[in-house]
Amino acid sequence: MTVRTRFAPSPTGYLHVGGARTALFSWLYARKHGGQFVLRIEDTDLERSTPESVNAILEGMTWLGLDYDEGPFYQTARFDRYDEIIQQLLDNGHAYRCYCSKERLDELRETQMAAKTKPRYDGHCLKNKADDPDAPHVIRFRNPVGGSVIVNDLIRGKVAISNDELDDLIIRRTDGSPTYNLTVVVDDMDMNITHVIRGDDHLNNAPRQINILNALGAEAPVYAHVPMILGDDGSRLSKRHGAVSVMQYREEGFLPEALINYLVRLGWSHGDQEIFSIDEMISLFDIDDVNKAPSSFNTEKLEWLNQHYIKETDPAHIATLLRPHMGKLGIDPSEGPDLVEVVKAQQERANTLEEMADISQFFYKDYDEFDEKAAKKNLRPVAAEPMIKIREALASLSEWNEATIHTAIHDVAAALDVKMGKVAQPLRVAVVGRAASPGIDITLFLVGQEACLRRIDRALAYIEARANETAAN
RNA sequence: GUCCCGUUCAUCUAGAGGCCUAGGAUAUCGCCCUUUCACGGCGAGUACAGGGGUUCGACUCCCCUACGGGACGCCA
Repeated sequence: MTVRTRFAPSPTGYLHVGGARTALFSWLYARKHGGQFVLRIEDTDLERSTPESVNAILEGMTWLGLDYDEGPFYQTARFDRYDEIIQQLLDNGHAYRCYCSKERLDELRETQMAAKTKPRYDGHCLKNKADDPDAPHVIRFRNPVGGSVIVNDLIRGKVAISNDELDDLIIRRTDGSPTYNLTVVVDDMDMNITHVIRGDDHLNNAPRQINILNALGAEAPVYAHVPMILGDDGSRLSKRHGAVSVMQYREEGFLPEALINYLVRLGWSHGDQEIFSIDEMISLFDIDDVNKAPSSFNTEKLEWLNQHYIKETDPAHIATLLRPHMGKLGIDPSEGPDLVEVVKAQQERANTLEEMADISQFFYKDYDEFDEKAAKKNLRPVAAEPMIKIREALASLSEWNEATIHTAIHDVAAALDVKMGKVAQPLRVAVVGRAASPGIDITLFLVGQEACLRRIDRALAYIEARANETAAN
């Protein structure tokens, strides 16, 4: 039997990191076993499902490289099939009509909560038939009484739940639409899903689903409930923890390789290995190695991985990805040095593409103003003389390249009998406006001779103004 | 409240009864490299939730407690 897994999100929002990891695990499992990965959109909640959300989910999966072999299948397109199954359950006594009002159910729930018991439907309509069978009603699955259901979970092991804990759940609403627990069972059955890998929050649903499957005479798939992802403070992951949407990570300048690598290591590990290529994940991943405990999302480790992949990736490719981030800052990289060269210079200095764009702005436009601390420290009157000398040296260069620039700076330092730092650091601040940049030679080279001289003049004016100010006091 | 699940450094994790003086990674701090920032190298501190058993021996097995998470919907 070939392995068939699925990812079945409900389109009520964006693809978030928790869903993405579940999808990744399902995808890896299918790929590892040479099986199929199916995408199914669970859109039976007509109120909350939106086409925008469907697009967001598809976009997120595409970006992460989680390709599916079948689908997307939409549950809203399968209502006839669900009706058929519901009728079948009705016919063989595994389901019944329920005419209880919402008010009655709410009241029942409250009473039971007050009595400190688990809220459950009391089976009222099972015993009392309505006068008019066509009056508005829902359809309930008739859950077995007594005994217990064993969920043989690949991650949790054997989980037993007593049938007395389960009540007769609604499988069709008053408006005729089927509910989740019914559709998921029918779909997994029809789509021949062999392994249901999903979030831990569904563990409680498994026994009810197994009961429905039994009533249908179908075999249950193998279940694997993966633990949830929590925020960095250990509480349920939410927007207040920062980015939760997969696409937001792209906007913030993360590479899909980094996010995938981060996600695969959350709740799963293979010895001490931290870096995994997709092929390695496929060959090494195993459900048996997935942890039972929930894990906290840690952005700092994600950033480390992102930097790792930025360093490892071909600069030309990084440049392509960086371009839109430059654009967001109002910079057109075609009006300046080759972006690929800029990437090479910055590759080891940025955790994200967004950050790389930020620290690369000065290659393309003059800085707005000096970084205060850097200017205060480096653009002092004592820096004036070396700065004037270096300006002369740079201005006289007829060949503008890293080697000639290097020699020029070196010679000035030697002539003044000072360390390189005394010359290079004020020069850096003069040219880039702040204290940090790539190597001084490559920086000057990429900024260009004309812009360098212009900015040095600006720094000299700054130093002079400051000297006058000091003298005046 | 009831039921289900979980608990190793701040965080992700290794650990399948003696290999554990509990290993790796991120983060933090220090040193080295260095014209800055990074990268890289080296090093430091930091954990088996608590209590009972079982055993010659428990991070590993069992029980209880505490804490955390999930479910209890005409949501999925």
